[in-house]
Order: sequence, then C-alpha cells, then structure tokens
Amino acid sequence: MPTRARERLIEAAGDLFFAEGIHAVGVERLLRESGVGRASFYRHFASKDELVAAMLRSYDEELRGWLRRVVADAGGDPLAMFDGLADRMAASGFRGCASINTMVEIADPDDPARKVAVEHKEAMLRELRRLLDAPYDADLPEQLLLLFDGALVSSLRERSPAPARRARRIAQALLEPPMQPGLPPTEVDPPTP
Amino acid sequence: MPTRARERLIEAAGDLFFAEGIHAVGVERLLRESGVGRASFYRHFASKDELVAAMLRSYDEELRGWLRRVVADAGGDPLAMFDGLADRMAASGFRGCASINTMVEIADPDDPARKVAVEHKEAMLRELRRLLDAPYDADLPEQLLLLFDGALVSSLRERSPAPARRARRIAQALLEPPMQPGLPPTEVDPPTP
DNA sequence: ACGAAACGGAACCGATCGGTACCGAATCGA
DNA sequence: TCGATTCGGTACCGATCGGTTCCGTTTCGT
Repeated sequence: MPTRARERLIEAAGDLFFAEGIHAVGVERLLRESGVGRASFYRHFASKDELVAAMLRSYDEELRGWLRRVVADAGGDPLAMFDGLADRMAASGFRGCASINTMVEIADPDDPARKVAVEHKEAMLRELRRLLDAPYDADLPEQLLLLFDGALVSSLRERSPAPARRARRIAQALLEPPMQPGLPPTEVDPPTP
Repeated sequence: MPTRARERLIEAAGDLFFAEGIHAVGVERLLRESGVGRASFYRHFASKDELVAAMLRSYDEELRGWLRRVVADAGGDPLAMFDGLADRMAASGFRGCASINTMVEIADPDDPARKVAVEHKEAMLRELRRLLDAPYDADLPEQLLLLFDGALVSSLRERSPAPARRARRIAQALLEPPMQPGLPPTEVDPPTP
C-alpha cells in the first residue's frame, strides 16, 4: 500500500526536521525538497504532525536495528553502543536525537508525534534489557540510556564525539566489578582546541 | 537603565518559551501574557531572538546561583546537585533545561540566542570545576555535567524525578574510591506505576 | 508643576504558516 | 489496451508569523 511518494516524504522529513527542527521547516519546503505534490502529501498524511510521527517510527526502527547490530558486531559488549555513537556523532549533519528533539519541540503530551518519540526511548530500553541478558544490576539499562541521552545532548553543544567516549568511560565503571585496585586510570580526551 | 517592561518580558519569556517552546510561542502571545505593548517590546529588544537570548542570560544566572547554593547547603557535597535537581523536576511545569531546549530548537550555530545557550553550559562547567577544588579526576566535571544533562532529558520523557536519583547514583560510583567491597548496593527506584 | 521619557493599544505590513480543492499527466494492473 | 489509481502543479483559503509606525496616556525626575 505504501507508494514511492510516501517514502520520499518520510526520508525528506527525516533529513529536514532533524537538521533544522520541526517547527522551522514548513510543508512548502518539504514538498520542494522531496519533489512531492501538495495534494499527494495530504493524501498520505492527515497532517504535518502525522508525517513527523511516521518519520519517528522509521527513525525508531533504524536506531534499534543499529543498536542490535553494533553490539552484536562487538561480540555482545554493550559498551560498543558508545563506540558506535561516537561514529554517528562524527558524521556531518549530526544533530542529536530525533526523538529527544521532538520531545523538546512538542510540549503537548497528547500529541501523536510526541507519543511516538516517547515510545522510541521505551523501545530502546527494552532493547537494552534484551542485550544485557547476563545477570546485571536491575537499574543498569536505565543507567545506560541516561548516559546515551546525556552524550547525545552534550555532543549537540560540543559538536564532537568526545561525549560518547566520556559516556563509555562512565559506563565501563558501572559494568566492571569494582574490586581491581591499581589499574591505570582510563585515558582522558585532550581538550578540543 | 532596565525598565519594568523589560523585566516583565524576560519573565514571561522564561515561562512561555520553557513551557511550550520558542517557536510555538508567538510575539502576540508574549505581549498578552506580559501586558506589554507591542511598541515597547521592540524598544527593548531588536527581535524576538534577542529576547530569547536575554531570557537565557537570566536563566544562566539563576541556575548557576542555584547550583552554588544547593552544593554549599550540603556542606560542599557535589552530589547534592542531583538532589536539588530532583526537587526541580518534581515542580509542576518542569520541562527540562532552557539551554538544551534552545540548542535543539535553534539549529543555526551563529544564532545569538543559541550562542548564549552554549555559553550557559560552559559556565556550568566552570562552576563545577570551582566546586570540585579537591583533587579529582580531570574529566570529572564534564562527567557530572553529562549526567546532569542526561537526567534532564530523561525526565522530560519520564515526567518524574527518578532520573535525577539515577544520575546521582552513577555520580556516586564515580566519586567514591572503588575499593570498598561488600557495601550493600544502593536502593533502586521502584518502577513508577 | 512641568517636560521628558517610558508606556499600552491598535492599525497595518509582507511573508509564511498548515490545509483544501481541482486540474491534467503519468503510471500501472488486468 | 483501457480504466483506475497515483501522481506533480497550482491557485487559493483564513490564520498567524515577526516587525514597523503612529498616537494618546501614564509615570517620573526635578
């Protein structure tokens, strides 16, 4: 049932809303960038807000797949999520997290798009719980997600992957049993000049 | 030189932009809520964006004072910042951090308001470095700020002070020397029903 | 008491907002 | 090949956007 126009719209929405913000990008711009006619837009989506919701569902799927993949590629080491995050931050045009940005831009808790944004973070939490099937502190998944979000926001300001490495170091301290004195402290990022 | 109208505008801007978002609140609304005339507005601020910048400068001052106070009241314990944060989150109308929200809503790095938002976080970092005058890991202030930001964003979604307590627990693990086995694990928040 | 400065209200501006209605062309399944 | 569906383009809608201008009143220092 999905057509080409619908996919193009969702892709353009992902690019534009992420890069410039939801309220900052009008429908006009969306149509020009995607090459979709105005009528076609409203044939596929009841409103701009529903396009945001659809874009977020696509983002959710992409990011959860990414998380599974990056951790699996590291042999199941959950710390790999922060290494992958550093790569994402280094990519040009990086601007944090589409879900966080939406929750900031849309205050109304009943807004459909905002609900999808909230659900994304909850799905990420479930994904983390699944990844950590070994015995672990009951609060660890929430802690990792807090570090993940903290790194995302910090990198929004610093414009560098350093926060991901910082979050990784903190997570490492949470994961390793705290009874190995004498280990040399982890290297610290040099100040970015 | 500051007049009454200017102060009222900054206060209304703090309330409205924080509660509903910068782009979501028009100048019209600002004027109605503050009782300031349209002409008076543009006599004090060259643009809406400059009001946002002024509001953020006021926010910066308020939050840095708050940070100093809450830590001093706890006898200098930096962990108190997370206790204070939990209180802030419990307040009605809490919606994260004005600086983070601005950085999300305004993508242009050269925008004056965004610059003020970035400077706020750097000022918070300096404040943290001042607070931690005892010998500490060189990266600790950045780590504490990452936890602070992570908690702020997480609470935006969870709508509860739990993330502040979670961040506090992580910070505690970073602060205390890691050679005291056998201590009972810190209590974990029950799931919010 | 008086002049200057700051004020609130309203009319007005072009631009853009999200959304609707109708068009003719392209596409596609049977 | 033909009919149905999907498409892109455009004109149009009322509302609101940020911003300018003028006017009459209130406030305040002296």
